[in-house]
Amino acid sequence: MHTAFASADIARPRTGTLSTTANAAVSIRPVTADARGEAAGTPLAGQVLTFAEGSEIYCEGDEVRSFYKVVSGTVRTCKFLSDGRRQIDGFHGEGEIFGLESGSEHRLSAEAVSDCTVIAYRWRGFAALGNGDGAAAQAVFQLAMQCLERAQEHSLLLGRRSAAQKLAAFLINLAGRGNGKGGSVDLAMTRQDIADYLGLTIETVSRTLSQFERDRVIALPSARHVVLRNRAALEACAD
Amino acid sequence: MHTAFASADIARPRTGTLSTTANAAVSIRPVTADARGEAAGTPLAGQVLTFAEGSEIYCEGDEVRSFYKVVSGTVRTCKFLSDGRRQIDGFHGEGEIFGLESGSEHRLSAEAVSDCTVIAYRWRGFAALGNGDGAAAQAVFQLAMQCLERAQEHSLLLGRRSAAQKLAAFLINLAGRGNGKGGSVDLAMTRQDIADYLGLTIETVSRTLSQFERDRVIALPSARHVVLRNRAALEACAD
DNA sequence: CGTCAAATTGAAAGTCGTCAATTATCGTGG
DNA sequence: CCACGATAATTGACGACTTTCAATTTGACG
Repeated sequence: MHTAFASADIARPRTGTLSTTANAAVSIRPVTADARGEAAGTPLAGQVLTFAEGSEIYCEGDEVRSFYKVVSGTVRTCKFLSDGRRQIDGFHGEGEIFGLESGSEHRLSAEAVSDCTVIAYRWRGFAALGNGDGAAAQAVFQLAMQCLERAQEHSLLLGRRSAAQKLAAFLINLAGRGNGKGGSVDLAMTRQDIADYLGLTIETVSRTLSQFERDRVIALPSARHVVLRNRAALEACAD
Repeated sequence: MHTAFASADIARPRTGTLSTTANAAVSIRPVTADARGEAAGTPLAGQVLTFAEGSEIYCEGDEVRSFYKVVSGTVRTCKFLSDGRRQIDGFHGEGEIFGLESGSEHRLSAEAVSDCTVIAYRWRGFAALGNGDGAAAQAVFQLAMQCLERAQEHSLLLGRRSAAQKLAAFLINLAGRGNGKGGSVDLAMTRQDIADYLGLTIETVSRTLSQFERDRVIALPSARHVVLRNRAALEACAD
């Protein structure tokens, strides 16, 4: 039906370089510096962890012990298919949360796209929040709904869009997330990551970016650095 | 980049045949008959509404007043693109909820795929749940997480799968949702709906189903009635 | 029985995936 | 400091799958 390709050669790094830096039972506000006005600082105990590029934060099927907030770096959450391919569910940058589940097992894996620092918030399900704590409950609900919105946006992106539209939307999205200071975007992830996120192949990603460059819509001073040269055109393309 | 097609001719029925049947401030348990062990009956006031096939339940951008649970029939939630195409986010059958939002505006539209009955639960945001009501908060959280799971599954489906895989997964999913009593599935939706859900065209949907029939994987006694003749093969195809 | 929308089928075109080769980039070691 | 090797990225050629355009068939309803 389709041949195995792509991530077949992407060894899943089960060797997580995990270093417990601190057991900071602090209000998280001072740490996160709030990238985009998330829910108000959730008064939950957090533990700061660092992960090396490519290492695994948790694995699909692992017991849920925490959910996480990115302090620095980028995390990907993804699922591996039986044929070795993978679908990246999302990239999570500074201030964003991932790994929030209602069940007892993680349904996705999480890996460090770059060296990164995260805060793990102890999480034993919504019920264990402490019954009196309405503020925390509300904050967690907001986080969950944020995840839902992003998942729905992602579906939209994957469903009815050409490669060019997907890439354009992807770049604009990154640029809009603080990654785009001054009209340029630093890609923390590889072409393979982008392809697995957008449901494309690395070749198509590469070709499409090259085409954008020929069309003077972007510039690629290096593979991981994109300059948005004509943002209006990108937005028109992304629709 | 791509031509407008598909739903260009799908008039958006803004004429909702809305009949307020009752203002039942009841625990919902007796009504829902719980299709699949949802969250325990949420003790929220619900209002029973009925909608005619094709009518609009709410529209993208509408103020959020409620979220909904399907009593009977099927609802689709979808988004309309600027070129007239649409992406269907999901189909919602008996016992399933839709329209739960954290913001003040609906981000998707909801329409009746078939004549249907729903319960509308007053919803003014999580904060308005009534601070003491931990049980309701938890139930709503569970519902939100259910929506998240389905959205992620949908992304997976749209991302890296062929038309045949998408259709197979779609049929199996329907069959697994109680629609599949006795190895057959009744499709409440048109081919266009299916196409807009799976990110395909009606022609591809039709061709793929025909191919399944030629392969004796399914039978199509009528366009809207699918008999799963070889479920194992379907599952193998869906992966 | 006629009309209209939905669904199916065919043929041609286009996009994207696949396979393969080349180039660029970066870290390591001489 | 440069050479080397490995991984990432780019590019080309070809083919497959899906879309597009068009015509036909089926089915529902008055």
